[in-house]
Parts: sequence; structure tokens; C-alpha cells
Amino acid sequence: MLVSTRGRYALRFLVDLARNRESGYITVHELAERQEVSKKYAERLMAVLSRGKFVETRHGAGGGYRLGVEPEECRVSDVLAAMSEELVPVECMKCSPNTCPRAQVCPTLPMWKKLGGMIHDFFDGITLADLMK
Amino acid sequence: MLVSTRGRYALRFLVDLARNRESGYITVHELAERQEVSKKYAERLMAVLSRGKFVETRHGAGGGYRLGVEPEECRVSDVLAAMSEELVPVECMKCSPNTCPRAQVCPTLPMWKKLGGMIHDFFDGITLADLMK
DNA sequence: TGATTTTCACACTGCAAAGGTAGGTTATTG
DNA sequence: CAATAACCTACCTTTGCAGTGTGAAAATCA
Repeated sequence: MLVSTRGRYALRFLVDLARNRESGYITVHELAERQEVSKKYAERLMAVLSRGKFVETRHGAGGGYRLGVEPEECRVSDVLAAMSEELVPVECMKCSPNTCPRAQVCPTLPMWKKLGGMIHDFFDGITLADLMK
Repeated sequence: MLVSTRGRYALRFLVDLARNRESGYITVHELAERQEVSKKYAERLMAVLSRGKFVETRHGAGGGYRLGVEPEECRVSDVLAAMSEELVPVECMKCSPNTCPRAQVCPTLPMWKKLGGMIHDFFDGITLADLMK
């Protein structure tokens, strides 16, 4: 039931950028150091966030990353999705429609569906703005 | 964010036993076949449930498993715990007190804690009796 | 323009945990 | 005592995550 470090680090990076929005562009080096994540790994995760338009980038000297969204409008669920974090509790719910042959008779599926909904709603209701305080 | 098959299969086995409580002892062979899980794997998972007192066993001919608890009193959270399913969403919440040096300043930890609480409450509120209907 | 600084891309490795199997042992029944 | 069924342990295989190395491409600044 763990959330991958990918998703968790990404959130921490975004919160960091959100809190330091006035400082202009921030390099991966700085970000990685503050968040105590290896620079190399941080680099990769930030690239994903960049593709997902969560951050704006600037190459070259004086460059780096800055937040590309309004903290109030950036939902945690979107960030996790961008980091390809599956928010469903069971394999068979990954793709819809459910292809499991037992889906119609599975006594536990309704429970998993309900939980999946809960989790999704939970992350939907939290934004970067909530986390940066 | 997936629940292991261990936990999921175990629940299905228990629901099966609960639904067939009048049939006396049920062999792993039968159980595995109905639930479409390999007999060998089912055997192992049932042994765990046995150690956890969720089922009663009987060796030899005519033996097998039968439910060892009242469905109304068997919480899903207990079953998952017995199958060593960690219900926390992040590594650092596995042991308490939290040993992560960033715990005090982590901007995301409160969110994970809240989610963890929600998930635990969710599974606490569901019993075998709810699933067997 | 050219050196420097930065992001970006991708292949690769290492590792741990999960899923699943094999074979044999012990307990119980009839 | 033969058959049956749970039990146990060690093992194998796969998978996905975490993390690194190398080297580009892009932009800056002098």
C-alpha cells in the first residue's frame, strides 16, 4: 500500500518550488540538496514534472526550475498521476473496463472500488497550496 | 498503492469459508479450485490464516479448514495485518515513533498520516459478514 | 563565437519484495 | 497401516522501483 518515492519526492520538490516562488529559477542541484535526494534522481523526476507542465524550465547559467502552476489549482492527484502512481488498490482496477473474469462475482471488488474512490477523492481535495503552508 | 495478492486471496478464502460454513471442513484443494488460485500457494496462505486463528483445521481424511471466527467479528484490517500487509502509505510511517529526521519539517507527512488513518478506519469498519453477502 | 551552465534523454545496474513452486514432514482419520 | 490432508522450509523467478553513468541538447553570458 505504499506510495512510490517518485510521487513523494515530486510533491516535496513542488512544495519547495512553491515556497520559494519569489527566488526565480532554482537549480536541481539546490533542490536536491535541500530535499536530501540524490541530484541525479531529482534530475529525472524534475524532467517528468517538466513534461507534465507542472514546472517551467530555463536552460543555461542562471537557469533552473520554477513553478508552472498556481498552487491552489495544482491537485495532488494530478501530480501523482503524472509520476505514474497508480491510485487503485488492486491490479484488476488498473484498466477499465475491468477485464478480470471474476469481476462480476468477486465478493471483495466492491470494497476495493469504494476504497479506490476514497483515495482518489482524498488526493483530489488537496492542492499544493494546502501543502506549502 | 496496491494491496498484495496475499491479503486479497486470504480475504477471498475466508469469504468462501464463511459462505460455506455449513459444509463442514473444506480442503485447500477445493478452496484453491473455486478461487482459481494455485493449490500450493493457497496452502501457504491458509497456513498463515491458521496460525492467526482465523480458521480451524483438521488433518487427515475428511479434514480441511473451517472458519474459526464469527464473520461479524472478523475485521478486514485484522486479516490484512495477519497477512503482513502494511496499511501505511509511506515507508517512514511503518514504525512508530517515526525515525525520519525530516519528520518534524516534512510538509507532506500530515497528509500521509491523514490518509493512513482513513485507510485503517476503512478496513476497520468492514467485517467478513459484510463481504459474504 | 565559445566556454560554461544547465536541463534533458536513455540505457543500464542493483536490489528487494512479491509471487509462486518443490519436496518432504507431521498429524489424523478410517 | 494406508491414505489423506495440513504444515513447513528452502528455493526459484519475475517484476518494478530506486538510483547511476554517460552524454547529449539548449540556453546563457562574456
